[in-house]
Formats: sequence, structure tokens, C-alpha cells
Amino acid sequence: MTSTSRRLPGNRATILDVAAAAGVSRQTVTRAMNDMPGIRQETRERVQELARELGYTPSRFAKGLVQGSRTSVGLSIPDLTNPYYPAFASSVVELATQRGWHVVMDDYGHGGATGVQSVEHLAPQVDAVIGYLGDAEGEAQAVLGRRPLVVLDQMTGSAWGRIRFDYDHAARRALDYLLAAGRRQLVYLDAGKNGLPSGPQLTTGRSADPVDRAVSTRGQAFARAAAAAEIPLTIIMSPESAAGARRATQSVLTDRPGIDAIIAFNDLMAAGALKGVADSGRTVPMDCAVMGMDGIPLGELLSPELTTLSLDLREVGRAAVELLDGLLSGAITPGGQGSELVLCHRLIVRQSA
Amino acid sequence: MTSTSRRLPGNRATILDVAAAAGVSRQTVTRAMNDMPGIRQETRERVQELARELGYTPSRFAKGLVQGSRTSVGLSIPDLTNPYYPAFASSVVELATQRGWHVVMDDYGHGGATGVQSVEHLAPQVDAVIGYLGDAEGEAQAVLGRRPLVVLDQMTGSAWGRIRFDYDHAARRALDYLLAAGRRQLVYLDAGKNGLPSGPQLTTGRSADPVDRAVSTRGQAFARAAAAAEIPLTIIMSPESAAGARRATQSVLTDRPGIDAIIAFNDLMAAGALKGVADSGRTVPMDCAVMGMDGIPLGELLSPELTTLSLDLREVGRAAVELLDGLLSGAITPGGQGSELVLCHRLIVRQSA
DNA sequence: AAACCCTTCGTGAACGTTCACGAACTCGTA
DNA sequence: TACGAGTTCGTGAACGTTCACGAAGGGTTT
Repeated sequence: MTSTSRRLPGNRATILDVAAAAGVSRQTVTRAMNDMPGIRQETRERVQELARELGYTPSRFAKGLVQGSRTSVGLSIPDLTNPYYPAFASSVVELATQRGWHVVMDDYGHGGATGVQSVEHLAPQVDAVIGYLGDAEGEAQAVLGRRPLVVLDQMTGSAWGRIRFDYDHAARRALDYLLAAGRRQLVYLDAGKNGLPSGPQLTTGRSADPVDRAVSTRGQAFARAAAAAEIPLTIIMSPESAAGARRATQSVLTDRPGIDAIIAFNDLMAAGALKGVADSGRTVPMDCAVMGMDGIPLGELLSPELTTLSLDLREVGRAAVELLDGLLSGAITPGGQGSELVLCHRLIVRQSA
Repeated sequence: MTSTSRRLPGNRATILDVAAAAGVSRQTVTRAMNDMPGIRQETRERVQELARELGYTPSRFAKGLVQGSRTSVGLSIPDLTNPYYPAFASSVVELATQRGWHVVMDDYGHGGATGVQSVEHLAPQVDAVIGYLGDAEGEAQAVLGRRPLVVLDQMTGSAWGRIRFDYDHAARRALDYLLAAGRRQLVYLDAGKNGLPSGPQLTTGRSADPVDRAVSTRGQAFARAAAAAEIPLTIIMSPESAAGARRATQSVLTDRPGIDAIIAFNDLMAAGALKGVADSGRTVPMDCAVMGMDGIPLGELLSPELTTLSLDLREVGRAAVELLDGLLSGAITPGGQGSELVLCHRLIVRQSA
């Protein structure tokens, strides 16, 4: 009658409590709860009713232990408040759900953690990780051992899967367009590595000059493209935020009044640049063009609407999930065919450039 | 020497494989992996090295079964691509992580699922759920049994925790402001219940008229406030998107040229309304004011910058997590003190109204 | 009445880990 | 030598569930 078995945290009942209450065995309760055959309809309903009354919910641990894990994947994101990431995350969650996976989310930027720390936090709970981890922060793959890691926008490290973006292609595309439009005094508004604002410092890339180490991967691609086209490009650093970009734009337009085009690290900073140009009394795109990078929906809502190097973020998410799927199933091997994908940006011309 | 134990999915080794390889017992491997005392330093390092080589990672199921669950909470979100939700989710993830919780994320809108289906998907994997589930969709709390559910912006249902918003307060605040600014022909741009676009249908709320059932909770609050102030308010329906709001704004401005203020269901739709007003050749705010609701960062980037009824989304997240914390610890009981919170919007006056 | 099948239910075993306890060994001291 | 204390390691049990198999009972056929 009375069960002596202990309760789960939250005073939850175990399968034995239900079995005792119903006067049946564990197995019968299992059959009732999982809609398995081999049980009388009346018994099934009685057990289910009792389970509901006792607040019984099967332990995911016991279930997972015996049945083999439903795969659950970690998703490491540096900053959900940057509209770029939710669009990506949304796609990942949708496709993962389609596959019956669960997604354990970590937004590590606000807590001041690094990408590797995020993976460490996720590791005990997941079978794989997809993430934007940032560059050169130690070995995230090692933390996961044999479990697959798919990283995005990362050059270094030994992740099993890797999705990169062809910034050289994007930079050429952007510069060709701006030069054809007659722009000559170009500025690249950079966010700096690791998002660390290193102050509004100035660098110039011409010919094949080595570019400052602090310049981001994207910035370096633009520097290379500018060198190849033999035109000067001013790179200025700014915090990775709209407000920071706005201030940086104001100050660079004061220092160098002749500037007629600004390329921003991402769309969010481009939005700030738009404001900054307006602050200086100029109009976009007549006096100064502004070009973003990302292609987030925000760009269409701004005025003037943002011209940008766009990535289809749902496609990026799809690529990441499919790559992970391949790694989990063994269809793709860590170093092998398809373990590294390169995606290209598409230039979307709207009003700002 | 050779272990006969099977491998986990992904060919992962078990603790017995490591023990056999190192020539020690399970318990010694446990001690080595968890930095427990009572083991020789040399042994510890040898075991750890071997574990690394074999790609051993402890089963979270076995560990959870014996140690009791690390709590993991589900987060149900209807649409991550609406900037409102990431800001909230970011806050929840950050605070949950601080508490050592894991967050299993579900973005159910894109898959065409409902809030309850989302909870059903999450249920086997989590100890509690926080979510925007939408109104009147059946019983999500029943799915979770004894596990706490905290819902936001939901009137019906028997969730243990509930966070509501005082839309009547917000509506009064907005109308007072607009009327004081001399606005007389007001439009409420509604998103309709469940986000279902029911076509640009027109309703008028005056005196204490019963308002169309299709009108959202927010819309009804504005209708009540308008009735109390004895001014007419036109409610029009639109799909819950910037593009939809833009079209709806264009058409309503054509139908009723005298309109001098538009209040939108949320900031995203307000951004669309901004565009729609411009399309019609009018300027904001001179010819027509536009007011949003949410207070997402996007508003500051628009031009004109968006006047809005703002919610501090990090506060909302904090409220949800703390409420859940109370429910998990037993400090708050389902029907009791503190199980229902009401938060107020703050009017942020910028340029658009 | 014996043989068989079908339905309904129960019993050991196993999943991989940690906990509680005890055994073996080392070292120093009475 | 014998004893005790400390260090290092191993063995049963337990966590809650499902799987594989077998048992009991009723009905039909041979």
C-alpha cells in the first residue's frame, strides 16, 4: 500500500509509487505511460489517471540511460542581443527540432565568459556543440573529446566541423561596387578582435602593407582587397555596438571630411554609422555611402534602407545542422570531405550605398 | 586487457573501458575524473591521460540518475526573429547560467507549432519551463505535472507562475500623452490573437462598446482606455510583421486621410508603420505620430527614433527566473503570494510621437 | 481432454555512474 | 614484533527506467 521509495527532487513520484498505488508492476506502468501494446485498456486508463494524480513524470536520466541518448546539442552564442545571432539560432533550433534533437542554449557574452568556457558549461549536458566561439581561445574540441563540435567564423582550432565565410570575396564585391559608384575615400569601421574596443585607433592599408594585428579577420580581408585595387583604406576601431559606431563615425568624419564611403563590421554598427553620418550634417548616400555586413532584417527598416553584404542566416543555420548531422552519423569525418564549408556573402543594394 | 563493454552512441567509451585500460577500478577512475581526494597523483594523471585518449566522457544520464538532477529549464519562445524575444531570452539564459541551470530552448513559431506543443516537446528533458505560450491553447501546466511552469503575457490557464503586463496602465499613459499633444484621430494597429492575420478588418471602439473578439488583449486595453477618455479609436488588423504593418498603414491612411496618430501592437510593427506613413507622403511626427510598444533597441536606430511604451526586458527575464527559482525551492507556492507578478510599461518619448 | 494461441501481466537483468564501506599496503612508533 | 594511523584502492549497492523473457489465464480447435 504505502511505498517506501524516496521521492525525486520536487517531491516527484517514481514509477514504483505509481505501480504500488495501482497494484501493478513497473512494467505495466511503463506500458501504460508509453502507449505500448499488451495491456488492457481499463488498466491503462487507471494507471494513467493515478500517474497524473501522483504527479509522476519519468526520470529523463533513467530513460536516457537505458534507451540511449536522445541527442541534445549545445548552441554557443556570444550575444543574443545582436540581431545577427537570433536569426541564426532560430534556424538551428527549428532544424534541430525537426530531427528530434534538443537544443541547450548558452549566451555567454553578457556573463563575461569566453567561447571555450561556454563549451565547458555545455559539455556535461550535450552530445555535440554548434557555436560562434570567437577566435584563438584555446581548444574547445578537446573539452568535448569524441563529441562533434561545429564552429562558425573561426580560423584556428581543431573543431571537427567548420563553417567559414569568404571575406575576401565579399570585400572585393563591396569595393568593386563602391569604386564603380565613384567612391574614393573609403573607411572600414572595425570591431576589433574579441570585440575588445581598443579605442579609435587609425591604421592605413595600402599596397601589401602588413595590417595591424588588432584588425579583425574581416578588416584584413578588406585591407587586402584595397591593396589589390591599389586604393587607400582607412581602418578605424570601435566598440561592437551601434552607439560605439555612431561615435566613431562622428569622429572620423571630423578628422577626415573628405570621406565618401563607410563600410561597417556588421549591420548593427552600420546602423550606428548611419546615425553618425546624419549627426555630421551629411546625407546618406549622397555625401557618404554606408554599407553593412550580415543582412539582418533590421537593415530594411532603417532609413535610408541599408545596403549590405548579406548572408542568408537560415542557410547558415542549415549548413551547421547538416554538417553536425553528418558528423554524428559518421557520414562526414573530422578532417575529410565536407567537414569544412565556405559560404559567400551576397551584395544587397538598397538605399544607403 | 580488452574490454568487452559496449560503446555509447558515437563510439564513446565507458568508465569500465578506462578502468580496464588503466588497470584500476571504476571508483579510481571516478576519483581521477572528478578531482576527488584519496588517489595518488601519478595514478590520477595516468587515468586522465587514458580517458582523454579513449575519448571518455561520463554519461550525463548515469551521473544525473545517481546524483540527482542538475536542474535544466525549458524556454519556449514563439519567434526568435522578433527582436523582442532574444532580449528576453538573453536575460533568462544569463541568470539561469548564474544559478548553474541549463536552458533548453525551443522556438516553436517557425515550425507552425503551438505553445502547448512546445511544452510537450520540452517536457521530457526539463525540470521546469518558462515561456510565452500564447493565449488559450489548452493546458500546458498539466503536461508538466508537478514541475513548475512560468508563463508570460497569458491570461488563461493554470500555470504555477504568471507574469502579466498592465496594458490598461500602458494604454492610459499612451493616450494621455497623445491627446495632450493634440492628436485626435487615433488608430490602433493590432496583430490579432495568436498572430493570425484576419485581414485588414475594421472595428471601432467608442463608449463601452463590446470589442471584437479577434482584437488582442493589448488592443482591448486601448479600446477601454479610449472609451474612458471618450474619444474614438479605430482598430485595424494586420499580420504581425513589419511588412504587414507597412501595408496596413498605407491602406488605412488612404481610407482615412485625417489620421494623426498610430499606435502599433509592438515596435516591429511600429517600424513598418513608420515606413507606411512615409510611403503615403506624410512625415512623422508632424503629420502623423507613431508609437510602438516593447522598447527593443531597434527603436533607437530608426529615424525618426521610435517613441514607445517600453518594457525593460532584462527585468522581465529576471522576474521570470526569480519566480521560477521561488517555485522550485518552495518559497513560492502555486496559488500563493508572489506567484503572479504584474509589470508596467514606461513611456519613452523619442522623436516619432 | 489435450493442445494450442492470444491476451495480460510480472520478474530478472542491464544501462553507467557515484556512494558507503572495507581491504590492503606503507610508514613510523611503542 | 606488534600496533596504529594514514594513504590508496576496490567491491556491493543503489539511482529509475526499459528490454527480454516467461507465467498465468481464457478461449478455441483437434
